[in-house]
Amino acid sequence: MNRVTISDVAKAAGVSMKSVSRVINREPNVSDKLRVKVQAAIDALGYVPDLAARSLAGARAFTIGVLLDNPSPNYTMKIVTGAYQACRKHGYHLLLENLESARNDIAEQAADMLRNARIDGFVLTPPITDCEPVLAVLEAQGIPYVRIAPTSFQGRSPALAIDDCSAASELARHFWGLGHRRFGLVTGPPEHGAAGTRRAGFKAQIAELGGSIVAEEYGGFQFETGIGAGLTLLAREDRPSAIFAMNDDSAAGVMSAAAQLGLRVPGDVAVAGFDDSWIAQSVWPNLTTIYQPITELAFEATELLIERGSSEQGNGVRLLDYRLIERGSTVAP
Amino acid sequence: MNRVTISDVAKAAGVSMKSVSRVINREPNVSDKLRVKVQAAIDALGYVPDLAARSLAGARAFTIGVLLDNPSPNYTMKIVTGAYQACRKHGYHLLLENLESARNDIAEQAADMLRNARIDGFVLTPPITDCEPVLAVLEAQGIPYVRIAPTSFQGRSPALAIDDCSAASELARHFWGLGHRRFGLVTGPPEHGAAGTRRAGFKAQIAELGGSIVAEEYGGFQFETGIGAGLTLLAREDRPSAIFAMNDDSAAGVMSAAAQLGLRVPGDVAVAGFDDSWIAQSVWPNLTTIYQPITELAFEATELLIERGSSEQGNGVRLLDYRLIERGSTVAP
DNA sequence: ACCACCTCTGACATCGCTGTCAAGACTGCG
DNA sequence: CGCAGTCTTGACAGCGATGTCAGAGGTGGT
Repeated sequence: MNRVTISDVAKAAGVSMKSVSRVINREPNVSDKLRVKVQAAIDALGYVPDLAARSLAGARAFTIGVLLDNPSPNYTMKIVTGAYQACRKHGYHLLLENLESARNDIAEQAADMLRNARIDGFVLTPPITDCEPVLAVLEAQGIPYVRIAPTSFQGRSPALAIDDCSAASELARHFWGLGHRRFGLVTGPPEHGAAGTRRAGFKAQIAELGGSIVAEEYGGFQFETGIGAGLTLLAREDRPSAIFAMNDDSAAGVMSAAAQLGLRVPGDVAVAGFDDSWIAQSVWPNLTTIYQPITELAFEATELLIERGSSEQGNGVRLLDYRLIERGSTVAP
Repeated sequence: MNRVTISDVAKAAGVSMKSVSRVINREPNVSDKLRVKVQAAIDALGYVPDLAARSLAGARAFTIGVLLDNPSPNYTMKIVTGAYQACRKHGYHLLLENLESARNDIAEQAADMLRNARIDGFVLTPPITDCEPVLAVLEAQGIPYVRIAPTSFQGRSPALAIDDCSAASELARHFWGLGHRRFGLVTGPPEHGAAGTRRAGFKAQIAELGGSIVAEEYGGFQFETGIGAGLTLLAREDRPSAIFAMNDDSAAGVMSAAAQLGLRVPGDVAVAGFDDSWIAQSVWPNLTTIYQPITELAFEATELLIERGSSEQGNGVRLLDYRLIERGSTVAP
């Protein structure tokens, strides 16, 4: 292997290995002259530091872990993509780790995982993001973590999210503007905090406008359970003219239920979802929904972890923008 | 950090570091007595070798790369899951690498990627699996690779696949058994070799049985393009009674097209797809399709790479089992 | 009993980089 | 001009494993 090493660069630049190391790591107290000289040698030789050696020698592991426990390949893939891009950008490794937050031994799972690898920090995704035992284990080991879309233990770590509440409000106003007054709700899993926030935001806005929520049914974030919720809601005598499901999968289930009952979407019932996941454009008519920047959330979370220290920020929640996406599934009643 | 190191184990077992190393790596010429003694110490201390140190010191990098260029999150996620499991099992790192096989500089992309990391081997997924410049770059560097579902350059590397041809035949016989005689085909992207194999297998079987292919339309593996193909096929005067799309996404598009034309699936037209991807159960009626063990393909491919050498096998194609999944989208005409 | 030839084990250098520490080069001030 | 205090640089010892090579112990043939 003809790899270029740090000592090749040092020789080429006529400086010590350590100086090259300083330039690479942007350490303070390096003169401009030296920096320029070294950088030129690095560029000329096409030097790329060896991750294994860096992590062996130094304090950092150059690896970020992502804790996953989401059944939706869409969601997971977007998270992985974002985290991966951030790692790529900074020359880090990405480690995926699947935990099962529903099991009792979740703390043990987390501890096991830590035994196996050195990791600089973790990105926690829902529903692990709200899983206290995991937070406790990480804190006990002093490993930094960033959470995505947490709804519990605010301020316990840096976090990234969208404003689920006002997103749901905006969707409510969208329906209202079209002329809908009577609504059905398809709820998410109880442990999924953000789903509860969406529901509350929607209801609050509708109440403020003077509309009514005819009924709520459990949709469980899945297509199948969404069908069940849809069938129940749509069979009612006082059928709502519009249904808001807490994610796209269950919204697609509602649309399927409508088809089974011979009702047309959006003519007989308007439907909206949440996430703008892939399924939103794989049903007909395409689903009106809220776009969530999942990839960006993961990217930012990962970068926050990597650059931690360079700008010591607090444990606030950083909100990214969502966007209402109007598609064919919602029209005036 | 209280990590247990190899010398802790050596001390505990009363042997040299090197002996511990031998046991870990299953090197030959180690007495049973020593092996047992060392293994006991390893277990007692919960020792896990440090990947960074191993890869720095040794010839292996303990990292497997997966080359990806597939727009479907479903497919990609399943591949990643399988590869990840294999890496996990053997204590390897997994490196994801996105290439764009449609661009001209694909060889350069591949070369760039190799400059940045030491990697023991690559898993190539479609369509990169059939991308000659990439194969050439890997071979030039002497890096082993395993391909998933290749249709070109057979015998140039080990490969894993399912028998697309006979899977498509089976689907054809399924339709035939239900009483269908006149078929429409929704094709895949031209560069996707396996799609061509499916088509050929289906046509050959139908021809042998004496049925007719009314028409073929380009479906491009995507939902949107599937709608277009469906609209064209279903508007024909001699409308086929059954449609086979080369993947599930485009099949779902066909179903959507049927709905738009006021045709019912499966009453007016039966539809089948291929992959058993997530969308197959997210449409109504659920889609009849061929289950492909994508996760297993990736798992086996990765493991083949990791265990390479221990059993030097040739460049054959190893076939895994597919399975016809009958769901609601196909009934008798 | 001796030598050649295995099999098994250990000492030690080494992989590429960073942390530590000390020394050299400057600065400003009395 | 001298000295303390800062900024800048380099020498060197590790990080935790593996590769190499030499030596210890056993076996069989003569």
